Amino acid sequence: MEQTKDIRGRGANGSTTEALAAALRAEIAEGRLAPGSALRQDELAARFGTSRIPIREALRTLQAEGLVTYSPNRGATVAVVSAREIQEMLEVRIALECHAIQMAIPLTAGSDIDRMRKILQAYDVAPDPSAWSTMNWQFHWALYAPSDCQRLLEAIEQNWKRFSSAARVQISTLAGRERPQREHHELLALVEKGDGARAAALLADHIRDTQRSIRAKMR
Amino acid sequence: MEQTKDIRGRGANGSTTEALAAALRAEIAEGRLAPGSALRQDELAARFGTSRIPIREALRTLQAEGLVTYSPNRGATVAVVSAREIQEMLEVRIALECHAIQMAIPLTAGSDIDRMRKILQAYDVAPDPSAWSTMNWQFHWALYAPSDCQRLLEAIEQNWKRFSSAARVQISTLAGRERPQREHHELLALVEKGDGARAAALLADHIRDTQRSIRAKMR
DNA sequence: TTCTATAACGATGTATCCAATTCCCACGGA
DNA sequence: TCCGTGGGAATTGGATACATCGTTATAGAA
Repeated sequence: MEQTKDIRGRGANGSTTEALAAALRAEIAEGRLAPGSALRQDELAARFGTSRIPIREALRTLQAEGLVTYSPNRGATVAVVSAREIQEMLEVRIALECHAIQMAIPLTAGSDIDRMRKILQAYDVAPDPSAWSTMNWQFHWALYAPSDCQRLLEAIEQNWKRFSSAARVQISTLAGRERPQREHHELLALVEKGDGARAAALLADHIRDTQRSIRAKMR
Repeated sequence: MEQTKDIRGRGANGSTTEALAAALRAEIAEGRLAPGSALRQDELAARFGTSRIPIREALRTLQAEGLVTYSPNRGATVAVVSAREIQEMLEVRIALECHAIQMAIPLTAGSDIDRMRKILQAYDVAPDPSAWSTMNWQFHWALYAPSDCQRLLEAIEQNWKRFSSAARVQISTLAGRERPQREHHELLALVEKGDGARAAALLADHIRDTQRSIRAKMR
């Protein structure tokens, strides 16, 4: 394994530990580090040009975030997420995001609506499931961001990050573009009308669609 | 600062890092480490009789859990939680726990109900706000545990742990025993009836009571 | 008094060790 | 052939010593 690059390249980085955590997070999200693969301290240290200490701190951070699993005396591996756990994470999404959208709606300004509309337009011309997946997250985030409830937004983001980007793309592929996009437009209409209750109900349905697609595919 | 004890005392401990994280978590929760106080690596290492390596890993773990704040080149301090943030955490509680109780109710068995009833009886004879606070958590946990949705339960637990036990006791003192306990009995009745929607609504109200008490006290 | 140079402190990271555990494989016996 | 078993290599987990660099506090100069 070659040394990819010095992790401390950029100027006023944070600590090496945090840069490493970010780099590993990205590699895991993008699937360059496959679920279940071992994360060897020496190898990572050599690859990033650091000692093992910041590596170990970064791995502990990722462990607390649920991206990495530790086994005693065997070290860290990229977390394996079962289909069951994905269903459960979608359940957490329903809980958090339906609440967030209801908090957000009374605080949503015209400029927020504009941003959402632009994202949906970009969605329409996005070429492939990977791009859909990105747009999807941007749109959902735009829905919740006005809620002005930082802790809730953090929880949503953290839960979101526990999906690997591979899983997200797979889900986007599974769901296609038409139906999610139609529901997105309906959501936007309800947001404009200020109908939080209906928006939450539709959003729950929207996420349950995903749950159903996954359950269906499991056979 | 004296060396409290060797952290590795117990037999088949996990790693030192995990034992340290647990010890620090407890000290922070119980307020023995005050919010805002500095967590010096050398001091902790001396106190627990370890080197700084596992200390640093434990601190990173706690950072990811939100119990500890890092500032660049200044190290870790016990996280300071503002009243505003407590309100937000209660908002997260509403989101997660109202969903959990609705998932749990169809799966709640007679034995689960028995357990809840016993906790409420213990609640009735609990002497002081600190004990109420413990009973309160036990009861709420018993409500959600049947949901059989591990990720959701983890999220609830993690959010719960971010309240310091001092804050919890203060909240219990503020709220008294009568009203929460009355609502607990009502909740239990709704659970027995299997009325998830009403239970969720009541639970939301129950938590909003807490939000109101805090807001009232802030003046 | 106010500003500045400097010393002390502590965080951050490196390099080296060492013990304990796990994994792997070759060997020998049934 | 198949199954234990006993090394030995590979790795983790942890300790120690050391270098560097911000930050902060202190003391001295203007």
